[in-house]
Amino acid sequence: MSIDRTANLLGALALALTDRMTVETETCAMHGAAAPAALVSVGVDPGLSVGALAHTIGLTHSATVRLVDRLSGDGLVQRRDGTDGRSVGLHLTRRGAARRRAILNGRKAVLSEALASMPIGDQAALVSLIEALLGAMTRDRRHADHICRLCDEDVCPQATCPVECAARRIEVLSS
Amino acid sequence: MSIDRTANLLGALALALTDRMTVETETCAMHGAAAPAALVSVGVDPGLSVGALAHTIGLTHSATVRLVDRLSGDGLVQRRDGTDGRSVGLHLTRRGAARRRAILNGRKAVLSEALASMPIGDQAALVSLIEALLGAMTRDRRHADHICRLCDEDVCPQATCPVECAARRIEVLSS
DNA sequence: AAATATGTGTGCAGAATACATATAAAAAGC
DNA sequence: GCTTTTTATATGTATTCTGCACACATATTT
Repeated sequence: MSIDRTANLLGALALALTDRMTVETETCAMHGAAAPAALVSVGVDPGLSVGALAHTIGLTHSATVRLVDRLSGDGLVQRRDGTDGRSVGLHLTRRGAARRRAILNGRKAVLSEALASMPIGDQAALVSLIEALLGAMTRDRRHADHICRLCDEDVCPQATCPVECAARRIEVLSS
Repeated sequence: MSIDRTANLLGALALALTDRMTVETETCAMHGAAAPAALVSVGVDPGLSVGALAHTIGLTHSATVRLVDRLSGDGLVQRRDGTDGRSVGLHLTRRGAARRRAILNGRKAVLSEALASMPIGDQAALVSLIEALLGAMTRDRRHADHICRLCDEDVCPQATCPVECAARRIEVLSS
């Protein structure tokens, strides 16, 4: 019952789940580990700039430019005019949106499979515990966007997202 | 209370935790994402062969050879004679063992920090749920070794490890 | 109008990995 | 006992992805 063992098991679970999500999403999007996150994030927030995308997916600006080049070359993402004369607005093409859905569905399948054997009551208990952990982990808005870079907002609305709520709480406190 | 939202939150938590573990362990070991897992795994099972290591860390054989070259160049790992005339036995040097400890402690710190705000009673409940998930996810022995590639066996003994137990159960069933 | 800051794209280099292949040792077949 | 096949490791080559340093264009500030 030591906290060290709890921590270790939590780490093992996180690693095992992330492994399978990574395989699933990466093979679907091609072009590396950040590509699925880019497609998901642009889908959530169309018109996103390259710089903002770089922050949420956790890459350098230049690396993000190259990634957008590749995704654009595949006909998944389009560069349009942004809010500025200098900034670019990123948008998903029809194919990009379909690819995004495939990524999210693959991720959902992996996670649902892991949960499938768990009784409903336990799942409810698990949700509460996860919400507490996620809320406590969230540092600021940028971090929140980064954590949720692969989230499916259709099934997990912002209004009830523990990460989003924590980010808002922090924003209010620091203003 | 939908299972989809549960799955999504579980995925977000796994990703957020893995992000931080990765930063911690990767900066400590250098030489890429698989390096920390290699140091930890060789430490748990001294004399491990290159091929076996490749499986548990999830790299190609050739990539593992190159990784061992780098770790050996840093004076962290030694190639000695293996059980065979052809196979190599991998061992940690003194510095390698210290590095391994640092990796495990960094990982533990990240995970403990996430858990710190959670009441003890909730932590106990969480452990049970995690154990169930890990047990259900484990496919076979190889998969078990892969899942536990970053685990600290000092704080999470094999006898009670849900992944190890599941692997044993499966081995018995298929024999 | 000039200086600074912000946003994007490019030349170049490096790290890490995979694929195909080579070499050595053990095991199996005849 | 010798050949064939399998197992284990290592290397040559190429690719992919990423970061750093820099260049350019557009806003913003002074």
